[in-house]
Amino acid sequence: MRFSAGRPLLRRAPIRRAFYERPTEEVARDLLGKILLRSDGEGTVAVRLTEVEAYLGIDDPACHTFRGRRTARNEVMWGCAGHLYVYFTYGMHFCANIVTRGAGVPEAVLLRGGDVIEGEALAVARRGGKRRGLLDGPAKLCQGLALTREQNGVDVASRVDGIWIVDGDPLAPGESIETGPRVGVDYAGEAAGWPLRFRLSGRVRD
DNA sequence: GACCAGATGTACT
DNA sequence: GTACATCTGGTCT
Repeated sequence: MRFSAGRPLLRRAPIRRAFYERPTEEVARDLLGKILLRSDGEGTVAVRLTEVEAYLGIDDPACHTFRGRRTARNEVMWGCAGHLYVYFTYGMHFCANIVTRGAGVPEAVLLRGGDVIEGEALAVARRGGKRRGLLDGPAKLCQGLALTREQNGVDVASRVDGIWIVDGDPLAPGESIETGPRVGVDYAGEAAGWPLRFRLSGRVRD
């Protein structure tokens, strides 16, 4: 396994909350290569994050909290950093975000994709046996990690709820961070083109 | 690669 | 009540 060097994943401490309290674009970029762990009765799945998008709160037309919109659904985004914002969309999919900044500043980073580095069999089973493009989309990521409305609001800066993020290993040789426009937000006009999507490119499996 | 249907929660009139 | 969504999977080219 390529990323097994260093301290065993389950022994690594969760990344502290201060990491998430920084500017959202920095958090998004720095989340690439980090490892999201989900541990429950079924087992443990570890995912190395390879694609994320930043959503910049009340001034971002693509963001659920644009113009200060505050509803039961997006309430978690208004809370403190380091919590998971999981929402349901298109009538059949879940997407997961990590809340950034601080209470009252509703910004977040959408988790768009990652590579499974542990617990692949479980992730594949949750994806209905489909191994191809295993977690290469936000809804697939949620499905592989069994993230649903029930995980909305979970604190990823702590292991108590079984979902947390730890440091990954350094970028592999040939890997680089690619920036581009966000996906699926054409309705947001000019903001759809803002370079807020970050992706690890040059991976072996690309 | 492009195109499109699918299913229903959520926001807003 | 109505419009549309931070998408996926299947089909066709």
